[in-house]
Amino acid sequence: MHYTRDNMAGLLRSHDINPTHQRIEIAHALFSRQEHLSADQVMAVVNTRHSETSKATVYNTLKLFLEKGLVREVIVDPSKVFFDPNTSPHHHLYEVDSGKLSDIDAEHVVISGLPPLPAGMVTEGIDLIVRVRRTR
Amino acid sequence: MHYTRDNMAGLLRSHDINPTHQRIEIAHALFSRQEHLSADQVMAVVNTRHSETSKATVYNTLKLFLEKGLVREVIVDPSKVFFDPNTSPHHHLYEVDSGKLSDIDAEHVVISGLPPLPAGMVTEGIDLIVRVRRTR
DNA sequence: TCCGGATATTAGACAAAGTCCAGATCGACG
DNA sequence: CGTCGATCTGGACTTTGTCTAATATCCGGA
Repeated sequence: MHYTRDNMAGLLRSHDINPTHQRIEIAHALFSRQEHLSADQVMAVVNTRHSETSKATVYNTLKLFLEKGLVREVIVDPSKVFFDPNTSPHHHLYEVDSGKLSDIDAEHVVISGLPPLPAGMVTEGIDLIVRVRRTR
Repeated sequence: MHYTRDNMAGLLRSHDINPTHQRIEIAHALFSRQEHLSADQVMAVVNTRHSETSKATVYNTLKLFLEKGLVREVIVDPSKVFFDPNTSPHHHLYEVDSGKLSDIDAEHVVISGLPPLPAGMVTEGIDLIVRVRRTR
């Protein structure tokens, strides 16, 4: 299945998002290259094509995608947030020097022995980040 | 064992850090209250006492502590980094709404099934963050 | 087709966290 | 006391992200 702009419209609709031009472009940027992009990378990608999209719209749209569960937020670098088009359960591998971020399928990963949560709390998510460095 | 300013000097020396007034104050701020503080919280704490310490020094010092392995960095909130005086192996529990951050002892937590690392890579650390929310 | 309202987009001002630099200050040692 | 390297400092600057008020677009009904 290819991530054409047309298919993006359907994807957006299925997530209860009104598919506008800008939203389609932004979704396309994220999904066509299955990669983790930061907000300004998204902006750069979107604006290489003809129509310009404003910074405000990029931020608004990414936040909207987040709320609607279309993308996930990955916080590994204090200086910028990455957006992850893969919403299936998975973890992350972060190469500290290069800043490269990749997925670790959660299927075979087991996390056990976590203490019970404080009363009245529910888990919103578990982020597991493996930070690696090149041997020198 | 109490975290007096005098003891801080020894702690710094044992980590190969020249113990200056400012560094002692900053270490004391972090260690005397075993808590996660952000850079500006550190600055606020340090500057309630007489001598003022500049923003640049706070940032420089925290970075130095980090390099020397005196503190850990915890990245849970995209808007600010927390510094953690607890360097023993542990994970974190983050209350999304309140921003409260607490430790989870790593002793009983087992993470298994992680795939092998890419060649030429070594693990620098594994960050496990449990994000929780108050039930409503 | 034209209108009106709701929704979306925009430029640019603003805020907050963090970095950088050149000059001032400190403190150890001779 | 004077020197020198290490440290500290104010303040300008950068970057990421937010906010706002004005404009543009879309869509259903007359």
